[in-house]
Amino acid sequence: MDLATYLPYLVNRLGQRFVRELSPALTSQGVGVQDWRVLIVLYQRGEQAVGSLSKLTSINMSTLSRLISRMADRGLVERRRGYDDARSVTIKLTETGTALTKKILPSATSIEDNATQEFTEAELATLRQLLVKLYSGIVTAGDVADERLAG
Amino acid sequence: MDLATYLPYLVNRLGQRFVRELSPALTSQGVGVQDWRVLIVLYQRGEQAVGSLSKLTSINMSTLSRLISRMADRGLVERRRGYDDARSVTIKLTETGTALTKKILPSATSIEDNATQEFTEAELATLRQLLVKLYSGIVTAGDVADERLAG
DNA sequence: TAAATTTATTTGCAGTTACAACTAATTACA
DNA sequence: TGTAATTAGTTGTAACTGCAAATAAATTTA
Repeated sequence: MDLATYLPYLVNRLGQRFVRELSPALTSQGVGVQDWRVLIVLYQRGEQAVGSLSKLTSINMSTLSRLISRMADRGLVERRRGYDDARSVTIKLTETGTALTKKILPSATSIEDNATQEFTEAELATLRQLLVKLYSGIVTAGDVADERLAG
Repeated sequence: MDLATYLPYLVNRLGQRFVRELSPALTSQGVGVQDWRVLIVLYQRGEQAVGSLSKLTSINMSTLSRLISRMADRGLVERRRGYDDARSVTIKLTETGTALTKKILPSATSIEDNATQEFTEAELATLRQLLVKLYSGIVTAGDVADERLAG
């Protein structure tokens, strides 16, 4: 095994780089990386139960639960008990949360744009496709089903 | 911007998946993910100054400093003051640390192998190449120089 | 060459995180 | 129907994390 070709290494160091690149823009808005993950997922996918949000953001449920409390205190999201199944709790962006997400979005976009300046469209498409394929190669049977539902 | 094609999202969720896959093997050896990163980097690249180790592992210096203390207490690594430059501290695997790394290595390898079962050699090579290219696309000028030195 | 600056690492502290245990609601089943 | 098992989320707790300030060594500068 060689670090230089070990995929978990290559992937995780890249992920960290992205995080560090975006951090200043987030910090200036008083937002952490995890908050941002919640914001962008809710913004793109609409309201979600906590469990589904946990899968979509890769944030641990207990961590997420407290994260949501902090975000709700700041008025960025709203908690609502699921009305068809009262065990679940639906999380939804408030207007404030939506506005904040829109404000941060350009920074997030520009990071990807800057990083991929040297990439052709074909390379980008290939990379994305392989990342998705690899991700689903690791997903266990149960998770796959869950994600189809969360769609 | 669409989550399904947003590279930081695709990359980070994949990284998280890898981490979660490996965690059980690490936990069974009383090792955390960050410890593992330190172990594997030292194992593959040999002894490193704390700063260089921080870059290679993507672990924050202050976090790393304490991480090293814990690992040193457990006898996995050794701290030595740099003899050419006494500001730096060189970290080195002990025999115990090397043995532990070797013990975990097969689990780490098998995760990559399992995840890439559906991949052709060409796809793997492409993916690795693009990940490296993207990583260096984000690296700032200073970091590049540092990594050349460390590499 | 002593003081100021820069570089490398460590610690104070306040906040975040994850595991496991807990509460609450739903479903299974006897 | 009432009790056990399952599912969804939250909280207790102990450990980990990162920023900023502190320490320590080397280098620059006056």
